Amino acid sequence: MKVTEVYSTVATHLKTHAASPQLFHLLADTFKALGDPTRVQIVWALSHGELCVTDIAELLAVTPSAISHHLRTLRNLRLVKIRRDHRTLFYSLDDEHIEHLLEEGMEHVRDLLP
Amino acid sequence: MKVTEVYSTVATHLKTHAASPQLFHLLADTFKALGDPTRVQIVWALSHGELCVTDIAELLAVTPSAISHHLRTLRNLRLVKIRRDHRTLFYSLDDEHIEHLLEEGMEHVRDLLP
DNA sequence: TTCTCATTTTAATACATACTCAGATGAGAA
DNA sequence: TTCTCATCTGAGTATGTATTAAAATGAGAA
Repeated sequence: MKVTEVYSTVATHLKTHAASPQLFHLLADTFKALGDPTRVQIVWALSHGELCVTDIAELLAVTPSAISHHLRTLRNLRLVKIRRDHRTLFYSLDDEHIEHLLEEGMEHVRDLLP
Repeated sequence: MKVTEVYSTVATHLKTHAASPQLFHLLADTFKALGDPTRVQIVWALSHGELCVTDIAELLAVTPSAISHHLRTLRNLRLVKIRRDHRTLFYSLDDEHIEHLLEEGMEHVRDLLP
């Protein structure tokens, strides 16, 4: 039997389904979506305002096709949303949590650099 | 030439190296480290306090070897730190940014579930 | 209608990664 | 010293993923 308080606390949370596997899986997918250099730059660019696919592709020097692929995974996780104007689609961040995630991550990373 | 204010703002930030490629790469690696169901559960477990490898393995029903591999990637990105007590190594979160990241991610994910 | 163009999709390839297993450390106990 | 045990490491495998290229939508212009 394990005795530490932390162990039993975590064990209880896991057994009472307060922290379900689906939640962790979805959470991991969300972080994984931000865990790519191109995608995190897309999100960072969109934190300045809405942009269309070709503009993002031009800014990040990546083909529009690749950007479209990345935007789909971001959209599937509700990290970005779309606004249509004539033929072009303008992407923007879906809610304020995304910006906070980016800022918090940036603060952690800045402490790592020389 | 692009004309939107957002486009030129992002372009300027990119050209002035205010947002360097290395920073984005490190940021992506940090999110990628959290972008795995097992690892994000490790971090979540450690948010309740320090734990040793075998306890984490037992709690998450994963082999100690797999946990050790994951802990190394978390350690390489300074997400967790170690305290030694006799023969056992106690892992804990490295700084408060990690907990904030987890909470912010949790809030976003909770809005997605039914 | 046809043409244009922004965006999406599909398939293919190359690369990354999570896990397992077996063995190796390495520190303390006997 | 040897033994035990927590942890780590290295190789192998199987799966996942980012990118590209070419073709396909699809909405508005002509």
